[in-house]
Amino acid sequence: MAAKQTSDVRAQTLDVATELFARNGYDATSLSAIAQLVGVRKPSLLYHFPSKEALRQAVLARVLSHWSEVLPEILAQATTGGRRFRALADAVCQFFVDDPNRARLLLREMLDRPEEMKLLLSEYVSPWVGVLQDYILDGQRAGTVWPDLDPHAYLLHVIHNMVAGIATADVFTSLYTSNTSARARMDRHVAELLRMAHAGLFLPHT
Amino acid sequence: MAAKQTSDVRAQTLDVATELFARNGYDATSLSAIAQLVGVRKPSLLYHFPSKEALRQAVLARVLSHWSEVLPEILAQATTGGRRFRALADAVCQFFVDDPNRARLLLREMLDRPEEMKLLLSEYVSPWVGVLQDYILDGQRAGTVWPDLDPHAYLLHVIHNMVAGIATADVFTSLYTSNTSARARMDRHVAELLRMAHAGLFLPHT
DNA sequence: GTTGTTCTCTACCGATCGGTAGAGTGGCTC
DNA sequence: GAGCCACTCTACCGATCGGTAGAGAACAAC
Repeated sequence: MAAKQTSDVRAQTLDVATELFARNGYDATSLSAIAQLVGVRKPSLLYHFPSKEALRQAVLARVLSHWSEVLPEILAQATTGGRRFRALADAVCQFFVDDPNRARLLLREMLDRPEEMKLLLSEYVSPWVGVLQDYILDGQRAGTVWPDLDPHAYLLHVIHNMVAGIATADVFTSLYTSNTSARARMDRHVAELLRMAHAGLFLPHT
Repeated sequence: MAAKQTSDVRAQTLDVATELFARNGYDATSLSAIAQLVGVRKPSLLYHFPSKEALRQAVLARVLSHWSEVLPEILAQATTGGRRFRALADAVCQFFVDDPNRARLLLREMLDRPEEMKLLLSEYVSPWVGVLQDYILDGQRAGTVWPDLDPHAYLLHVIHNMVAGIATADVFTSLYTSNTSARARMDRHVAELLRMAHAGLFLPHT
């Protein structure tokens, strides 16, 4: 059974662990359960990852690194003004809608290990929150943004709403009576999320 | 050691279990850990609650019943119009700020047991979402509410933002640089949450 | 005193957890 | 061939899990 690339098992383990950690939580997920879905025995997992804790960190690091790969592209291609806001917000939502397990994983980590996540957030989120904050302050001076808005708090809320809102979307969208498909519900959910973020930021055109 | 009322241990167990389930999660909380904080041995807990699962349901039921006690008072004392919205939103936030473990518990249940929470949400949340929905539709007809707003989706988002936003508040507010006390950060956080909810609903006065 | 109820305890159960020891297997290099 | 490396396996470890059995303490009724 030659390895297809560097290590097939290692990659599959990361995939399966991401799925199970996100869906059931870290503590409720056993290494045996992961191994079974990968198709190997438990010690084979522990050959690639020295411990369950190391696997957790690898899973988290992969999500965050993927995130910090995608983000610069989004920022670069976005133009200025209101279009920039919309393109940015759309792309962030898309990142989490593409795989809601990313959002669930991050949300779980915030609940399970808040101190660790404070550090990770200040590393991965704070830098470009600073940039966007200045952009909002410009908008307030120009009169296009609500003057009583708290820029830092607003940005953190919008980020949180995207992560947590998409992580728990299927629970809330199950209360929608009209839409039938899960896809349609999610689209409707995200559309209102984006509308709220927009209306909470910009003053209407007069 | 006579029981002060009906059962001191039972009440303390509910308190401690609520705290630990909210903070560390259900699976990461052992009955021994709960018993130790209560000051008894594990079998004493299992005398009052037939199983750990039964304890979980009792904890959840207490939070939800407290909620459905408080809500009617809030709705009754609220007046009409914009004031009603503000009083209602304030009171809901206050309920979760008073004890953020309530929010964390509910958020964890949404992640851990989504199917169960769909049923509980449709029982405890849907009824009065229906009432508020009509109120929003009136506002749209009167021209005081954004015409492109999705009433049902908006309400679910606002509720979600309050629960999840307060549950994870300490992680996000740690990124605030200016405020020093945890109380001041939380006040600032909730203030912006309420401002966003308001600006996302009402059209500005012209 | 006797009986019964309520509640807590010690001691223990089987199952499962994360993790380790060490043998085995296939392929590569020389 | 011999040796080495990468990887997976079976078998097992101690610890901890949720839960049970059953004895006993405290108290009330009689």
